[in-house]
Amino acid sequence: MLSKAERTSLFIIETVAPVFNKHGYIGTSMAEITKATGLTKGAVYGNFANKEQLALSAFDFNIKKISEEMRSYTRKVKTPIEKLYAMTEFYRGYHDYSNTLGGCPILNIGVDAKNNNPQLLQKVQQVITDFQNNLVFLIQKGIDTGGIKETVNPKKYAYRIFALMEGSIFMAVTMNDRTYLHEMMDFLDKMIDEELKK
Amino acid sequence: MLSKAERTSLFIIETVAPVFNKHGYIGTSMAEITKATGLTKGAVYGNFANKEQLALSAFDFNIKKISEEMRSYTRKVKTPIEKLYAMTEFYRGYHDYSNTLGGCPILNIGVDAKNNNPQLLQKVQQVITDFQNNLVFLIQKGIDTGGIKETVNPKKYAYRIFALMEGSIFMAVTMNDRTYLHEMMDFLDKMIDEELKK
DNA sequence: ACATAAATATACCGTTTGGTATATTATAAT
DNA sequence: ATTATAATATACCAAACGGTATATTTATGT
Repeated sequence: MLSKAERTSLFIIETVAPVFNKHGYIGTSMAEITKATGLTKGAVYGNFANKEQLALSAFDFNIKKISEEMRSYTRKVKTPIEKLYAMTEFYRGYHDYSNTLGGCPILNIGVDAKNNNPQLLQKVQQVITDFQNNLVFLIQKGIDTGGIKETVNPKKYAYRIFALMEGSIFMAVTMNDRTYLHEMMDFLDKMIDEELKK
Repeated sequence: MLSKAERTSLFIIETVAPVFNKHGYIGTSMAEITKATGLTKGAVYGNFANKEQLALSAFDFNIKKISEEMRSYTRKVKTPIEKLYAMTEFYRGYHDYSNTLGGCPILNIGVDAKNNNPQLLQKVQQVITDFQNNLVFLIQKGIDTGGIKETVNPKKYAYRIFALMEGSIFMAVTMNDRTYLHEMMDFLDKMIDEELKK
């Protein structure tokens, strides 16, 4: 069972995670945090050392949540090719999901942190690296098990797929138009079908 | 000839344009602005109504500068297909250019403004719309003049090209690795060659 | 029920925020 | 050179900032 403090910490993180994602590190004030949680500074600072730790935890929380959401798609299927399709399927529905969160954490915090917060930036870079490595691993596995062409360069396609996804999320969110997301996922599916699948 | 005030206004905009691009609207303080320009608040507020007008002008300035830079590439060639290649060539060198500016203004300000500044967001959306319309027009012209396949859907490819560019810029900037930019431009060139060119 | 400790609320700190009123200086016309 | 005006500097404002010390409340073990 969670202690009181642990429950409060979790509650604070859950509550402020979308706030930090929407308004960025500097743009999120402690006043906003206390207002959103209904708690006082005493409670917040009793559970977190400072605003930065809160932002780092909030980012971790958002990433964990999305990862789990995506895994709920990919684990339903077996082969690497199917898992790639499952990912594009996940991103087709991402617009609504992203609306409650205020955009993609990787994109938002990446841009927000780049010239302002080294610690947060490092976290974003690590998440991107991990995600890409997973993609590389998945594609390589597809090659090894015979579902994906041997001529495919896993790293290049991992780069490509990820940049394409982030680009379409940015467009969909900024223009508030999910068409971008859907068309790019169609495009990605076509790419998987024509260039990756054996 | 420019008046004193006009020269000062321009100097302020030039100076703060990269600052706003790097630190965002809320993240850029008036203190930072006076420090960067070496001017006082009196001078700044004598030339701009408030911080918001300054941010809007700074964004306009950055976009204008990039547009001119890109046009210096595209105007060297004649046909739409050549102009598309010229664009990917421009973006190959974008990493260095972007470093002094602190990233792509469309991406940075788009993310920064999305949940925080409606006026700035509108400007970003307008710039994206304009750029996409130009792309649609260019592709359509290519179809009409016979350089591009009739089966190509101009709007879909304009979407695709733009999302791809922004995605790769985000990755290159965030990961501080121009490989993303180069490989994605190679990919775009291949797409132009195989899917657009007649 | 009571004592102890853990968790939260309150009141406050110095600093920084965007913005303004006014004083001073530089420019330009006569 | 003098004057009017435009442009910039200075000094200041109330509000908001992140953070802290301490008081108060709530939970927990006995």
